[in-house]
Amino acid sequence: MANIQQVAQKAGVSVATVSRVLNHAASVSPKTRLKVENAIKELNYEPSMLGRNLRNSESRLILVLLPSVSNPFYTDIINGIQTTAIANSYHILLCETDSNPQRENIYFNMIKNKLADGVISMDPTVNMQKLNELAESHPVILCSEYEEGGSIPYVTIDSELAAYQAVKHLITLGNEKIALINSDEKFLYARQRRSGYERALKEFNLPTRAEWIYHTKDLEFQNGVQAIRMLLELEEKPTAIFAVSDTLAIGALKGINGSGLHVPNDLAIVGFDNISFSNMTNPTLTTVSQPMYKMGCTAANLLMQSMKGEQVESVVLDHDLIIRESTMG
Amino acid sequence: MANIQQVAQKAGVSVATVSRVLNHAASVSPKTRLKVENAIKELNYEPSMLGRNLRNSESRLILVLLPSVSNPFYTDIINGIQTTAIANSYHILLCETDSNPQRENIYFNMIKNKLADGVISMDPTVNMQKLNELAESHPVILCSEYEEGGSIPYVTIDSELAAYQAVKHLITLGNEKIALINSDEKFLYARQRRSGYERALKEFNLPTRAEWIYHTKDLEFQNGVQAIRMLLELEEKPTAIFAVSDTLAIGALKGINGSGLHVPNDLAIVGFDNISFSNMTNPTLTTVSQPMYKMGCTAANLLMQSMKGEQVESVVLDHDLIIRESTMG
DNA sequence: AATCATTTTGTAATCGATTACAAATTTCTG
DNA sequence: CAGAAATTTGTAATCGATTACAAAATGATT
Repeated sequence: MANIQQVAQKAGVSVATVSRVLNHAASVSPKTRLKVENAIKELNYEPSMLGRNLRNSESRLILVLLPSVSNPFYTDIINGIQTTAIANSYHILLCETDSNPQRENIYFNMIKNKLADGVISMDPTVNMQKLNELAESHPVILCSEYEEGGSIPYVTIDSELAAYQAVKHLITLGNEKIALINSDEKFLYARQRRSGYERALKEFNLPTRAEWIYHTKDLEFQNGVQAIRMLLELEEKPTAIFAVSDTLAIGALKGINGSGLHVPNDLAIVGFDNISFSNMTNPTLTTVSQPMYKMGCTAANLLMQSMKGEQVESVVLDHDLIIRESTMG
Repeated sequence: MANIQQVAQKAGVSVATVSRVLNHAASVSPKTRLKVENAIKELNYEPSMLGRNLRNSESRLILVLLPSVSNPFYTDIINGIQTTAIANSYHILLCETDSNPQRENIYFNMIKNKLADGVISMDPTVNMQKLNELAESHPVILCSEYEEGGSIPYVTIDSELAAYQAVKHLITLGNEKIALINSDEKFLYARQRRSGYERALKEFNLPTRAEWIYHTKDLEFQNGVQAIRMLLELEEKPTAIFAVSDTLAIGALKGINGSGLHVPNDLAIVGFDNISFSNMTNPTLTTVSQPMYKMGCTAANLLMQSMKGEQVESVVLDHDLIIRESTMG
């Protein structure tokens, strides 16, 4: 592969002139520009990013931290980030942390090593202390999960409100005994969704029972199956379920189908996230839709701003309640 | 962020010595090594990958081409690639082509630009001509989809055999009217799976009917729903379905459930790929499991070899038929 | 034609590492 | 302890681009 020197030689100009042509600088006469362009074509030259990156001390790579690519929750966010990044001639590096601090370190080092210019973190288990440290000297944006009162800009939705509306939807369908399948409340969104759940119940003077709130360890399908098993063994069984994630809801659905009960006649279910599979289950799942794609675009745009050195403000986006078969009795 | 010069100065040695310490070269006395290590710690120094990469003319980045990250089919392969890459101190760049030639070009250019050292392509719609051109001067490995008789090394399974076994399974359950939901036969795997399907039918002297072979445009859930709708309108309805992908099978399942028929009593279904969701459906789905994770590892290992300049041989891995509720009448 | 302003081009330093080769230091040997 | 051998360290070139500044070429004005 030819380098800039060889192009310059072939075109009979200096490397500076070639570089000017490459970067569309104004001050090149049409005549020499043509000579250079011909030389580039003849030699089949492609500028090396390695040289360029070193000189510009940027890699035009951004890191996207997430616990696992297998989680369908992230796919559309990633698409949004990706599209925005490419439009700004950046590339994204998907970084699976597996909630493993060692992996996380590898990625943080890539930033310090100048192998990447900025980070978008979607990992709720990320080491916030380290991330904050990193954010002091490098552009960092949080997406979806964030730190209340923290200094890192974020993009998210109003989880409390979304949960409130989801539960209210169940209430207006006539349900009075509504259970919550929540994840670990060490996560901010879990606390917010619980709070929305309780606000709706209080507003309608419905009972809140501790045994109707089930906390799962993870957000996996199996955790949902487990949760519904416990809830169905209660003396006072709920007639509706609000699960804080679709995978949990789909697990619950599977559990209910297995126990001979019918959704939504015996039990209504609302999930959260509107993952693509929520539309493929039987019955299809009512769920809260986050504007995933837009979240991704927004996060990427904030990061671009931050990398330009501009000040950025956090963004809260709108959500939607998608009503499907699992609540249409 | 400090650079190697500053470290050298602080330690009172030359940059060459610092570099030697960084790269664990043998010929550094313990005394100076200590001095350098202290200086590194004091200055909180991290070597810049940009400088290192330029000098070594490598980026230690590998490209993974795939049509879409949203497809659960790829997640475990990606995991395998990722793990192997990290173990060899490479990073992977997930490249969504969206089957869009322009996007593809961007990624091919990254290789030419030295922004990445090699490619693993899992994109069945990839421009094979361009990929072959690229492969002449850069390391390329195909994963899952491949070119018969081509010169690019690949990792895959024996699709024909897997299809044969899946259909044989349906036959031994007593089914005589077996439909195939295939994707576009421009794809090699589609032709191979059809061939396996036909081999099984022939072996048991069962009828093959053109109307029992349905070709979908894409591998999406909706295509499966559409397919089963057509098949159920036939005069001579099949009693079993073999779908060449789980998403199609799950679409078919949803369609059957919706029509009031029962799986597996009225219709048995076998899918292909064992995506995680195939275990969450109701009923759970019998499917052919490809060793996804291992495929990823193998592909990455082949690429590592190829990047070292070694000759590499293609690999065919074993598959499994996972029997679940959708064929357990 | 001489002078000055403007545009175009070239020279050389620079980004931050690695490494061949030379130089300096230490260790070994008789 | 002199000199050879082995080890450690330093000097300077190098990877491939960008860009400040200087120099050259062109054009405008009188």
